[in-house]
Amino acid sequence: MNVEEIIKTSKKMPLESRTLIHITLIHNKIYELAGNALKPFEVSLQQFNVLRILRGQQGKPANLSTLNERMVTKMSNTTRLVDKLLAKGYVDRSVCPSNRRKVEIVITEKGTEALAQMDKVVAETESQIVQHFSKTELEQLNQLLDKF
Amino acid sequence: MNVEEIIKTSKKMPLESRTLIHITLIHNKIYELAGNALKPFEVSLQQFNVLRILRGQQGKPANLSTLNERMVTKMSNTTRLVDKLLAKGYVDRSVCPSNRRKVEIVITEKGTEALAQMDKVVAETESQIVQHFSKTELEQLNQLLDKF
DNA sequence: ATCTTACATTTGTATATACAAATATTGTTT
DNA sequence: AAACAATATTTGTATATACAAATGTAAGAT
Repeated sequence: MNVEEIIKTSKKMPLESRTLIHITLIHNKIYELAGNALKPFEVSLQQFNVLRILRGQQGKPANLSTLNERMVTKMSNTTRLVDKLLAKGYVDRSVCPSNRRKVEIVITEKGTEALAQMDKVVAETESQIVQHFSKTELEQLNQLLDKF
Repeated sequence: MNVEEIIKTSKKMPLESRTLIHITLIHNKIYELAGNALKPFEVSLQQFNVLRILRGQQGKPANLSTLNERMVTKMSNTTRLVDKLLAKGYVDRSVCPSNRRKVEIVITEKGTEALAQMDKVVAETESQIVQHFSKTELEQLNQLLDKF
């Protein structure tokens, strides 16, 4: 990925700015490719993320604040995101009996099956995105990213 | 930045996934901090970006497709983005005389002055974001990011 | 000159997101 | 127990973004 070519600039930019623009461009690429991969399932990357969190619960229900806490990109409206998953039959939602303020969200059988399919296409996309990296380079990269 | 802590997971994830989640988290951080820095000027990061492109034109007007081509995050609606800048008096827009399909957008005096102020706060934010990196590390990081 | 195609931008509309206020429930204080 | 504060979620509303269709203009073909 050639930053200067993508944003069509010939100017030499400060290393700090270049780094941050670089990150943004890569993020856009991830978002676009993963989004396309998920399109057949009619879920957004965020919704996919929530489904994975729910699976990680291993049957134990999650409430909205737990979901929000674990989401990669926190959004202000987890209620409506869950609404979408509910409409597709990928999750169930019920009021928590021990604390009626809370809701309990679990992934359904249908959701689990769909998620298994999604995992495949997303994993393929991920491999494709990092295809030019060796394992060592990926480790190096992760160490550097940890500094942010 | 500790990925696992942020998304509250104890599971060991594949290095590819971790890398991409990492990039997303950093992007969110950049977006949030830069957005906050720009809030007093009432412009979004995208609008700031367009102003910088216009300044880079050095008086030469830019049309919408040029702007879109050079934007870090391409968006489907550059017209309405320019509308916002126009409303703030940061840019002027006119029909291109030689080709009436095109529009000519230039940054105004007011826009130039505001942009100079924005540059300051954004540069500060950028430095803050990369504060834990040495110059060598930033160079290393950029080389690795180029592989995407 | 008219027709067709391509180009550049704008507009309409549906969906997504952000932020604040409202609602419902629980726990705590007096 | 009544009043108040804290918690968890939902709803309202404004703004942002994505995508497709519409508009206006220019260039080339018949």
